[in-house]
Amino acid sequence: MEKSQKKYRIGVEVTLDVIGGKWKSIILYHLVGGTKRFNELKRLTPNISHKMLAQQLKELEHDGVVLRHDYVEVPPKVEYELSEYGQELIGVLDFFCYWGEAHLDRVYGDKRLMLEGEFLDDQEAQKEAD
Amino acid sequence: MEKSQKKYRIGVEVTLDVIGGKWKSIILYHLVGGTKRFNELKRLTPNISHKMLAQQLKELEHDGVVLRHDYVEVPPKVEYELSEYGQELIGVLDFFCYWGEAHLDRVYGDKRLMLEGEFLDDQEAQKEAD
DNA sequence: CTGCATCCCCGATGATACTG
DNA sequence: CAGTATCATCGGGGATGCAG
Repeated sequence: MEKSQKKYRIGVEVTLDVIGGKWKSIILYHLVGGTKRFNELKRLTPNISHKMLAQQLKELEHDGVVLRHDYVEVPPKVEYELSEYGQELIGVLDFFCYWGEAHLDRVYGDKRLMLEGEFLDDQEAQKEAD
Repeated sequence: MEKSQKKYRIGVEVTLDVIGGKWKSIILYHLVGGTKRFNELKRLTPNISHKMLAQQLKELEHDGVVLRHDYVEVPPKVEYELSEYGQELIGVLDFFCYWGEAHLDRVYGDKRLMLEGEFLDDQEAQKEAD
């Protein structure tokens, strides 16, 4: 089924297709902070594969929420930013961030958020524990 | 990895775990309209399997955004509703609905939303087209 | 540096059947 | 009516390699 042919029953479904999934909201959230290059986004989003980042950005661009600027030069330089239209989502992304932190507080009593360095180490630790 | 042990880097990830995925936001959206019984939700969410609905509701309950009321009787009667805490999400769900419809307008020029009857038929038509 | 194709695996999901 | 368990499948997504 072509995505352009896909039908929906309620708007909620549509929005989920655009900003849902494992990575899109995280990518968009980083773009709220301003224009970013491909590898910059990759660094900001630990554990995302090169393939997935490229794929998700392509979909976000296709959906018009992200703009892609290709400085045609060697080595390649490409920048991504929120489109004017995509900026309508900033409010939601901020709310997600705020609500998510509050949720951890309510459920676990701590924020359970990690610094960059901790996180990478933690990934290893969790593999050990398997 | 136990979910209770999972670590996050930004609140956005947390919120996605709670209301993201293929079904949760849709289920929550229906609950905005008021308390619903299990089969009622199943009817409101075409194509969801019995198993998935049960599973997603269980997770939503565990995360504290949905309350489960079991009228201990035969035949069983169980109702679900948004918790006070879950009601903080109503604003976002409404925005999703609004933004999603607007998105279809902007991208395709029509709403591409279907009535209940149409939708079921359409599912068949799309299978044919494969 | 960025993008695309290929291979492959695992986990999410659906179908089905059974219980209270 | 609501919930659980089992099994089979399908596709998302990771790893890798190559191209511009």
